[in-house]
Amino acid sequence: MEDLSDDQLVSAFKALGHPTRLAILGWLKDGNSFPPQDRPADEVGVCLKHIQARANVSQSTASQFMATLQRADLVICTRIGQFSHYRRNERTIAKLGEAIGGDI
Amino acid sequence: MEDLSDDQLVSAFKALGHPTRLAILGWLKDGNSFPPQDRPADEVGVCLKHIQARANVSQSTASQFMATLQRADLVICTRIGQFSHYRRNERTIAKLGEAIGGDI
DNA sequence: GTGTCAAATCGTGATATCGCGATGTCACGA
DNA sequence: TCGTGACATCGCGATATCACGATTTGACAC
Repeated sequence: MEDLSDDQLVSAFKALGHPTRLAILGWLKDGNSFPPQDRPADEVGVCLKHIQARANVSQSTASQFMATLQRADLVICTRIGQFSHYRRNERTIAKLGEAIGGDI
Repeated sequence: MEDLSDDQLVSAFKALGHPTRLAILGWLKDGNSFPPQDRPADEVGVCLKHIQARANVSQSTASQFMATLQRADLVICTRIGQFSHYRRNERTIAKLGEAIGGDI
């Protein structure tokens, strides 16, 4: 399993260095805590509008937040029709945890 | 052992979200890789000027970087006379590693 | 097609970070 | 006491991030 590069580490830390983005990643651990949706959250992820509602930010801000998390490879986006669903990328998150104490 | 608060997590991630600061924390794992000093690095930490030299930044920038890491509780400063020595705070770093995958 | 809703992108002012030189503060030695 | 060296802080312009409303794109229903 490939390790994270320094650039990947920095962008992941930057993404987590914001209280709302950090909270969102925590919320996504339990996708079923969000309102129900056509496709279950633990399969495809949580719909953006539900994330937006809980974070209490505008649509554009919510979209930006998720784009930042996605660029850092911390979440995976699954688009179904008009809906974007986001779920955690446990692979990257685990590698990040290993990096701390290892490389860092 | 007390866990890190959300604010502490955010400020730690912010501090690590910069390539130079991230590199510095890695360098401090081996204090003896720096030039020799009166008091050994693995006891009191590395003198600021050595960090500055390796990071190749101005004195004020180096001081700011270390202040940021210190505010995030990622390093500990030991002042001896005129010299500020910095070493890793393994306690916080370990707690940060545990937080990922746990809270996060 | 037309309208509508979801989401991404654009454009923005406000705010924060970056990195530096200049200045201030403190410890030491002559 | 005066100078010097080490470090922190201040003040600054440059740049990036933040959060939003407005606009655009794309998917769907009719």
